[in-house]
Amino acid sequence: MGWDANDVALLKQLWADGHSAGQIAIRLGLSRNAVSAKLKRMGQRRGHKPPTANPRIVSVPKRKVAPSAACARPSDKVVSRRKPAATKSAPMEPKEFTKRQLYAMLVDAVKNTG
DNA sequence: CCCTGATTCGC
DNA sequence: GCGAATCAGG
Repeated sequence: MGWDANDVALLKQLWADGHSAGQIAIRLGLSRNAVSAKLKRMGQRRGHKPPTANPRIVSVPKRKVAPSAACARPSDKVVSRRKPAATKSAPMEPKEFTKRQLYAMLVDAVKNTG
């Protein structure tokens, strides 16, 4: 999984555009974890939780703790959450086309790459 | 229950 | 550096 220029561009664009890590992740075909991790590596983040909220668990480097069976969390890698509603031939631009411009260069980058 | 993002760990 | 696992909150 190599993060290409368009990948990063799309990621940054969508992220800055206000999209969520999950949406971008699904759009790129990754998990939101990868997106969030990548964003963190970039230095980009949308402060949702302060880094000094809590010191996590101590005295145990193993993140795979063994909680109660009732609190077990199976891996759910389902990638089919929000489905984009199919729009008609009618244009939908209630706002300016600033988004369009950004998206245009994005799709252009994708086209060039693809 | 679903979702969100942030951080840590193994490769 | 990447991705997954995990935690923490709304």
